Amino acid sequence: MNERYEPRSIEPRWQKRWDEAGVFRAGRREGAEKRYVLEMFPYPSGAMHMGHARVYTIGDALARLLRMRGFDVLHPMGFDALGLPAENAALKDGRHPAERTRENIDSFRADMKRGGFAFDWTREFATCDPEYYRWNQWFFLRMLEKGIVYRRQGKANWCTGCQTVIANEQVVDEQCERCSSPVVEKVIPEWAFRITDYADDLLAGLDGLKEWPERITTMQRNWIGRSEGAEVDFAVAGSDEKIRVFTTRVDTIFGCTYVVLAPEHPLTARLTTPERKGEVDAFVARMARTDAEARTGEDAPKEGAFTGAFAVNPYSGEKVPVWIANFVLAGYGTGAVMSVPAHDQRDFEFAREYALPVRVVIQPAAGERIPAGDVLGKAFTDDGVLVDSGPFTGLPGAGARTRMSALAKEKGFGEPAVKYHLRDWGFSRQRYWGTPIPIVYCPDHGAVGVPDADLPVTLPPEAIITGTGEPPLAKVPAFVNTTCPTCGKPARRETETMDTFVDSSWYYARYLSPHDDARPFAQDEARRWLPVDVYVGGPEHAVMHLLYFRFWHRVMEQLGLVFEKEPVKRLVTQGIVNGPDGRKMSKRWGNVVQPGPIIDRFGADTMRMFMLFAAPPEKDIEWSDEQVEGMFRFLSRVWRIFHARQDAFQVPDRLLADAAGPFLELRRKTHRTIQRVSEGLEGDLKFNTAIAALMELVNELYAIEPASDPDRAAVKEALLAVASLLSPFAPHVAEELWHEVLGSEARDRLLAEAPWPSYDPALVVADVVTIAVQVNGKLRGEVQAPLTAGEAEVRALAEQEDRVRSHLAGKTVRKVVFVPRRLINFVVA
RNA sequence: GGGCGGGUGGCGGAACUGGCAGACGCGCCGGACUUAGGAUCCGGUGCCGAAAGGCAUGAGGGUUCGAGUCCCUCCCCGCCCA
Repeated sequence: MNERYEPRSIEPRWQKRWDEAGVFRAGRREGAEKRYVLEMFPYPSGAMHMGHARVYTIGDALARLLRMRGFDVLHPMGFDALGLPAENAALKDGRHPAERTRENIDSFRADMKRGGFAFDWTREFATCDPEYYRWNQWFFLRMLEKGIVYRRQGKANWCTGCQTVIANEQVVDEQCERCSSPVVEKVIPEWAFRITDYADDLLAGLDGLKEWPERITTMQRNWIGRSEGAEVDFAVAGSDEKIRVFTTRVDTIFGCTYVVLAPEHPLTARLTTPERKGEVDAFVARMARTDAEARTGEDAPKEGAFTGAFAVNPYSGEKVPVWIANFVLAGYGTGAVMSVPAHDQRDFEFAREYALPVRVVIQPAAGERIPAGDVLGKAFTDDGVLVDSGPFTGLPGAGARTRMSALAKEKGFGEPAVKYHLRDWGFSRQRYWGTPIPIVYCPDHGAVGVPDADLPVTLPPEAIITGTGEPPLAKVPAFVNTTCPTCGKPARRETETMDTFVDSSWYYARYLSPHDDARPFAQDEARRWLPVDVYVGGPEHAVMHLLYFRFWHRVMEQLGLVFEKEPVKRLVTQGIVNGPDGRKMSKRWGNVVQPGPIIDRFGADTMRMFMLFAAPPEKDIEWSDEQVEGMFRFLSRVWRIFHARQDAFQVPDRLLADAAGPFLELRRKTHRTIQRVSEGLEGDLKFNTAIAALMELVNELYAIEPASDPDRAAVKEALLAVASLLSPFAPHVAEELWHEVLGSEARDRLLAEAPWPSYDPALVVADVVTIAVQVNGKLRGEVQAPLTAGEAEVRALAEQEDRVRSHLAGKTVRKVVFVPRRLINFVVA
């Protein structure tokens, strides 16, 4: 055995062995229970970075552990390869996105392999493969049939100079990044998924996701943002028009002193009186150039204009002025609100700005009354009891809301209503590097879906990427010009592509049968492997990706492709790897540490161990060169103790029973370590404490020198335990050491698929325990006592301790608190 | 402003259902290795104190024989939403 630990010489060797033996191929253990472990697949931009290395380390440790525990483990990897960055890069250097993407994928895959991650590479695919994205198209067509996909008028950034749609990223200070012309919001047709139809179901499903971090389910809940309220019509005075408002606080309606329309509201132009037109038009034009966030932010000033029109409160008959304001958006609710300045802070600020009346109609149910509107300091937004509210005066808020919305329905001027913050998912992109939307526009038949038999509609390689925002596909005649699937007459193809969130919405299912060319994935495989048991990824995907893929899974369930509603049982969100200076790793700070050089210098095992030891998975960590070196030292230390105890390798196991004294203690430590590591990896993933337990066992091995064969048998047992327990975290060195110990006995076996060690319950309980002795709750000593010792026995031992005696001297013992195996406390006067 | 996390040695972090605070690692200090050591092994290391002992888990109060852990008030930091 080599005296020195040299990861460079052992890591590639075992990677090759595992690969040749197909250890990580799923489906090799028939009859065994399955586990599907998945890490969020990467967008391969350049080389792998530390953040990736951390996610894969966490997932891999888990996958390897489960494999050793006897499960049939599916742990696949692929690439999220379509999307903007490759296209933007192409703009700079003219290289085709496909070419660059291939290269990046190759570089990524090579880095992953060097990391020793146990992926089933036979299932790899990239979303830019037509064999993959054809199924995006297939899903699109199924959803079109079911009415889940539809065409709508969507808002887009329109550059007035380039005469085209541009991406959000290209808008800088409301100007086009390329030509500096003003950018306006323009309504254009786009494709959207009706995810809002699933809002209630997605919301209800969250309750069942018991193994998701609560903060993620909370964020989804907020994102879906269900709010119950009422829609109420305000008739426009002197006109047949009605303004429909949505409110969650219909109980405050008697305090409504004005109504506000979104500037974009269709009624704005119709209601504005001639004398107000100039001011209103100017305001509308200005708002069209301001983005929603800037308009509605809490710190944004409240601005508006009076239209000159008045509306009638249907409950009170009162006439109130109609305004337009920046903080009301056309896209939310009905695009109009009733303003109750006394009970809504934004309305309050607006009212103060424009000297509109403030009328209190809610008082706290108990405690001090709030002052009259003209002296009110801020809106009172809590629930309370209605005052000055006609027939509803005296009712509590909740009761009033029910009664009042019921009345609206009865009288025909409104109804109870539910609104969501969640919008339908618009997925059209005016881009090249995405899945072509399989639609043909026929002069006679309109938008016609491409027949399944003609899929995939592939990306023409000759497209020229200009970045001007108009779809590059539109400039490829061979792509655009086609015939109508219905009538065969000349027709044009849709030239927009799909949002890449489509790709990541179902990729986990494609791994089940990645080469299937008859359907997206095989249903018998879906029954076997879904749902994903553990999904590891960053919390930054809490709402978009993790909501979209839950939606998609429901659609797949409706299509009979999967057999449960939720795609993932357990979600693990991992923290960021920051630079050594505590800041986010970035070229800007020059604090980027890359996995490649670290693996070259210390080996993959050291990098992995560092990631797992630094903190629990969900916490952010800082890269620390000292800690990494410390981890390399630990693995070297493990190596050296194996080297130093080679004489134990040949000792027969039957001598174990004869181990005595410190070596019996070593055996206890070994078995307790197996227990601690095993239990630490159930439930919460406490890799850090599991590794700490291993370090303790290794320290113990250094502390004693075996002198007899039974001693050596105990040492050998400990060494084998160290190798096994280390193997999910530092698989290469563990494999090497395990083979060193077992020699020819394990020539054709691999630790990677050996059984996880079990512990002897008789050996994990110590026969003697240390019991803390307190006097009045302060520690005054400790005693050794048999595990089973009772109060009387421990008390007798404790009273013999000098320090305890001196504290008890001359005092009366009032009470003794005894906690078996742990502590005894004398309470004295 | 709202929601969710957090505040423990010089640093990263441990601590099961209220029961010896600081496991393990880093750093630092000392010793050994008949030369050197930034290798390795061994020992020490919360703070004050010579010791006895006292003080310590963001601050303050409470419950309890006993509180990092439970309750109340407050301060600070992070993330998400507005």
